[in-house]
Amino acid sequence: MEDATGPKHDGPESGGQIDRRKGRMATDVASLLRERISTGEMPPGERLREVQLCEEFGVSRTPVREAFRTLAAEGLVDLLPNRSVVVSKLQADDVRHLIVVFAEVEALAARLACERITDDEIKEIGRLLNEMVDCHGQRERAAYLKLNQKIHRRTIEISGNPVLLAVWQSLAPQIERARALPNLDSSRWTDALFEHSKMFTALATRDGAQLAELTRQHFLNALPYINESIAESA
Amino acid sequence: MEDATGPKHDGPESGGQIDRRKGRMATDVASLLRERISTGEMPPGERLREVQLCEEFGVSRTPVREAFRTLAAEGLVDLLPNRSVVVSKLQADDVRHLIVVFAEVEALAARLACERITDDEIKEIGRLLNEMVDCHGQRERAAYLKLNQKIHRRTIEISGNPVLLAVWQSLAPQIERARALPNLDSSRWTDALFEHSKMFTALATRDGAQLAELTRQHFLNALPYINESIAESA
DNA sequence: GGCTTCAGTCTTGTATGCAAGATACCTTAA
DNA sequence: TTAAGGTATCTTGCATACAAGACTGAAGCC
Repeated sequence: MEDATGPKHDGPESGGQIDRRKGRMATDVASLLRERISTGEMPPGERLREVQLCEEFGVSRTPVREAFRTLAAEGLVDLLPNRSVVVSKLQADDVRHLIVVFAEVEALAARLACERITDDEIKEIGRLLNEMVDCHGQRERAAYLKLNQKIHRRTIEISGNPVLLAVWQSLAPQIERARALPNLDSSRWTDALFEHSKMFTALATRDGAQLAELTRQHFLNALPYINESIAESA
Repeated sequence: MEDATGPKHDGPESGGQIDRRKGRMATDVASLLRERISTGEMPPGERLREVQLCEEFGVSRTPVREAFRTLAAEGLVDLLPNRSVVVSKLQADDVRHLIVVFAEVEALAARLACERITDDEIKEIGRLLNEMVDCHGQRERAAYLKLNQKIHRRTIEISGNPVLLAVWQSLAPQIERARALPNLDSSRWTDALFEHSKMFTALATRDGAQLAELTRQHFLNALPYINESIAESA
């Protein structure tokens, strides 16, 4: 569209951070698309046309198509046979269902992490939490969210269960998508931070049952905000 | 290898139930491979060579490669860049981790299902359970396992949470793979059946908390048998 | 004997051709 | 004006050609 004289591929275009080494292109394309979908840059319902993405990334259709399969298995896009691939819809119900499951996944991770966490790791999480508090003070929401995700990811990693990590990784992008909805997170920002504080106390004292319950509630508390948020985005 | 004069494709070979309509081949190939991996017909570590599968299924490499991506996202195979795709290993630790997560997923489903199950659905599950008891009496293990999975699947469906269903579907093939290990299930057969009886009682009385706990234990009880079973298969 | 090197072969990764299904648009008739 | 139908165009799905990385094995060297 931007250039009708389509050069097939002449190197990475502006913004196309594709590693053109053999064997990584499909994976890289999947990562880039995953990122765009997670952040909401590609909103639910958007059609993904193969050739358009090919030209943008400077690759052929094959790696793009393979990336689609990966994303489809992750639930980020729907493959409509013989029709376009579209970013999967994020209905209010879906998000609610997602959060219920995610809360349980995180609760399990929290419980397991309490059994295994080292003193050093407790310090590490503590540092991250402090940074997060600072971000809140300076209203740096993007940085806050990055730290927030990092804390949760580290907790899963510390739990030492690779299956749990895999499940978490498959759901996390969807949660990020939901977070990109207006006001879902921001109206809960301060409360969420206090909850994190309490959670850290439970973690530092290795109180698994308590941490699991706090974690579960941390996510379930977001539920009431969902309807409002989805409605606004529509 | 078996036939150097490679005919590209001349219709579905013996056992190749590929629907050759446009738009379904990759999906069908994925289903067939998933089945083979789940049943243990393709054991962990087996290398999947593209051309070999192409010839067997009578399709080109493209749909096979796309199926690989799907299976990789499901964790059934590992994509080794520039090397073969291999059926992912099923280590003792992996199975243990898998069961811990699966138990929680099923427990959540059980709790949610209790809130929503109708009287008719209770009758339906009851019928399935009775059939299962009959299978046990006649030592028909394969039929028993099919019914067993059906009961669990119906429970997830009744829970009414599509995200939970998606997670369950991504883990279930791995559980089936573990079940294919020698003696993992058979030595627990009778006990497992009694546990199912108790679980049904909780379900029929819609006692969510009780059913969740029974379900969790039902899976965790298998843990002690894992080591032994994995050792035997190695 | 064991290790390294290098050529040949094998297997995978990417690009592209071609056909089938889907979409859009234009014509035509009521 | 609207609805129906048909055609042109677009987009996807599959097959296949070609290239790059990985493997194999034999020869040469220590």
